[in-house]
Amino acid sequence: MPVVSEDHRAAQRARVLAATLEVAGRKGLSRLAMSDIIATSGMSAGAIYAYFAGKDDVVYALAESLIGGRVDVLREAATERPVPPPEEAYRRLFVGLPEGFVSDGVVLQIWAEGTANPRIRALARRAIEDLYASAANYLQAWLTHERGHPPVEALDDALAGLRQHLAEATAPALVALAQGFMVQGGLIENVHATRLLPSIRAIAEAVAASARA
Amino acid sequence: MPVVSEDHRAAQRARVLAATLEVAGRKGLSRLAMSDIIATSGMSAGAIYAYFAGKDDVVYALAESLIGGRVDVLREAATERPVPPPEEAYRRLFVGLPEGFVSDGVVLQIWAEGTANPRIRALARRAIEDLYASAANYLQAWLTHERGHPPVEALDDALAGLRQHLAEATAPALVALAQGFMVQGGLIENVHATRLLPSIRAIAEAVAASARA
DNA sequence: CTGTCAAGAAGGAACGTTCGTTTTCGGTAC
DNA sequence: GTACCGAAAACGAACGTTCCTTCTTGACAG
Repeated sequence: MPVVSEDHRAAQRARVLAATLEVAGRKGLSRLAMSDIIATSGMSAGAIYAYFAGKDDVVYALAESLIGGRVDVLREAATERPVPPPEEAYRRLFVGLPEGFVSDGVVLQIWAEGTANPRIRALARRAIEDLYASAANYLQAWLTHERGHPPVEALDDALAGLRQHLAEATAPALVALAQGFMVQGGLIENVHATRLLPSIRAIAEAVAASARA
Repeated sequence: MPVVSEDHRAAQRARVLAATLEVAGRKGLSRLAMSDIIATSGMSAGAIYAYFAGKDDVVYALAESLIGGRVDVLREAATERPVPPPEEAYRRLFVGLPEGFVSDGVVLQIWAEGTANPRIRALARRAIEDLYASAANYLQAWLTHERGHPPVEALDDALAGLRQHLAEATAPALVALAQGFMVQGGLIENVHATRLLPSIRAIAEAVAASARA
């Protein structure tokens, strides 16, 4: 039967989403019109409605494709030995990102959409909480393997618990730095994530110091 | 002639803006309709168009009233002796804010609008750069008066220059933390700025340490 | 009576979506 | 090889709704 059809469907959906991203970056999500997507994708209205239930569905799919997905970067960093330093882990969050990901501000616009759109809000919520967890996970690994003063680990459960607690308490700040960078990057030209790296390191070192105390 | 008229005009504009804020928090800026503003404000279409050029003008005025304005908090903190510690200064940024300012995410939505709307973008840009400057100004004051190891100041211009350079380099991170907090607060319930305070302190202390070195 | 302001119906453009029609293309009969 | 068929896909004009804005009408103060 339709052997190509499944690939075809995915390809067509991707085509629509690429066009939507392009328009959203140029005109903004609030002024995004179906006619823009139709014109930019080169597809017809009918064709698009064959692959998406409607405009909301397109926007939701775009949000899904853009939000999250960077969690694995931190998870992977946590498993490396030696554990890469915080500024390196943070740097990796932003390398390999598509052109215009930050500066077009589409993710920023999706966050904003999430404040009033329950479906997208749930999506963003989950993404942020995943980021919390993976940032805490990374930070705990770094504390344990690179800043663990008692070199014997895994014996002292209380110490591990303390590290976990500290890491979890600090994760929102690390995530906030990344989000704030995206806010600034979406509104000001020539904002570079590297300006934030010393602060990332500072936060991590302070946590390490209080873990030792 | 118009003795009341000037006050009246300001009051009517404020009434429209209050209604706009209320609707934007509930439905989102992208779904904000003129009919909502009309219904919520209790004014008629004709009345509103007497005080605003159009919907864009209303949104711009709302953005103007919400964005910025917190800069003086940091400027004032920089003039106090002793200079309040960073976490205190940061805390002040968020106390006294109107109910729902963060959790409704209206400011987040305005930032998003700014990515594609040149007028609002310029507004947001200016606000962020003001925040940079006032954060750097505060941080420099704190470094000088609370963390200045050579107690004689004002003599060593090179040291003052170094402090200024460090403060300016760090300001975007401090601002990013505040912005990231607003992103999280707009999307997740029960996010408190207090969770970020230790990180604020950590960043400031690290800067102080490198100023000493 | 005159000037100011508000009301709210109506205009008119823009938008999302639907649906009847056309095109494309792989398989099948001749 | 050619002609035909049927299903899947795409097209794009048209529809009904929503929305911003304008304009006529009426009320009230000076």
